[in-house]
Amino acid sequence: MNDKKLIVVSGPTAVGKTEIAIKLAEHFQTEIISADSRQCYREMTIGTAKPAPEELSRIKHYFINSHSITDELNAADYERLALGYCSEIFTKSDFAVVCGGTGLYIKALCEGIDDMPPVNPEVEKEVQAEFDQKGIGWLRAATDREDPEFYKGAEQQNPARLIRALVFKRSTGKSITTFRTARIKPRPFRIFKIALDLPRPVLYDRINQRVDNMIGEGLINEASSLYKWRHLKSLQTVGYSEVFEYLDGNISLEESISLIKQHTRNYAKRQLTWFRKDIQNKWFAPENLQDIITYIEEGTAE
RNA sequence: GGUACUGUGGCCGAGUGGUCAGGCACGGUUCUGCAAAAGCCGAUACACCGGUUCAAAUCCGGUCAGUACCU
Repeated sequence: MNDKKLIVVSGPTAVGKTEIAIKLAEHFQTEIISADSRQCYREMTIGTAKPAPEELSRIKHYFINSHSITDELNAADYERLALGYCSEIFTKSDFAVVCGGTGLYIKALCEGIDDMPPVNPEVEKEVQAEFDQKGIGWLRAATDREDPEFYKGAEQQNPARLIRALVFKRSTGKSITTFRTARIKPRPFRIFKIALDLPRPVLYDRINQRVDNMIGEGLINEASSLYKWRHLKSLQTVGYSEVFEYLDGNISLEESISLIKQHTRNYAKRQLTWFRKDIQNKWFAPENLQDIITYIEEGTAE
């Protein structure tokens, strides 16, 4: 049953994942599933550093340009979608390549995410509004009162987590902790996790350079055209938020560009923290394509 | 040359005798429905030399540097 293999290529932004994934897909004669929470939006292109049109035509990519910025997606949705893409690819090939920097999505695909009942959108709106008005103190007290079991072990300073738990409790009447089994779901394929890294100064140079390229390619225009959608979750994205700030006149163009670089570097650092934690990752420098292929072929030979 | 003001960690910036400033950067980190999100933790200061004092970033003297004005 383990004759199917999923090759997962992860790593920080701008490290060179796209190119490696394409070469691996060509070598193993298969297709690519993106694991990037932003490249799936067809309205955002320059700022998300999507594969070039030429690359997209060379190898079929799933979860790229597949959604609109108005679509709400989460890790559970991604798990379902990605598993579907896998099944489709595995009808044609023994290999599939996953490529992306969204750690949670990769985890959802490889290990699964606990099934949970949906929450009530009205409750969600209500809690968010009350938090906006009354602040973290209220949120902590309310969560502690209504779901003490969760609150005990929670990140008590993190509004996002507390809101989620409180909304869940109010919507379902049950504590979110009762659904959190963290059970790893079996997958009908073997997984090879490849993580790419570069020396930090080199990576940061690449990031800075890529941001300059994005500006040259028209990021300001692209973001401007999306200005009216700025409130959407999908546009809370490095490279867009900063341009919106510029368009609002809060910062200069130069400040906006240097903030994009800075925030992208911050993001890359968080990605590295996430991927380092996953001990299944086998690390490579992006120039060592042949080592990666050898690693996979030796792993599949058994 | 003279007078005045200023000199705080990578940057900004509070503090004028004895409790942690703070923010950003930077580094580390957390992570099951917004994840390019959100949160947590951390090192590095008080221009230099000397003095006063139990105690100096803080007061005094000098040196250096910068800024403004004057000649």
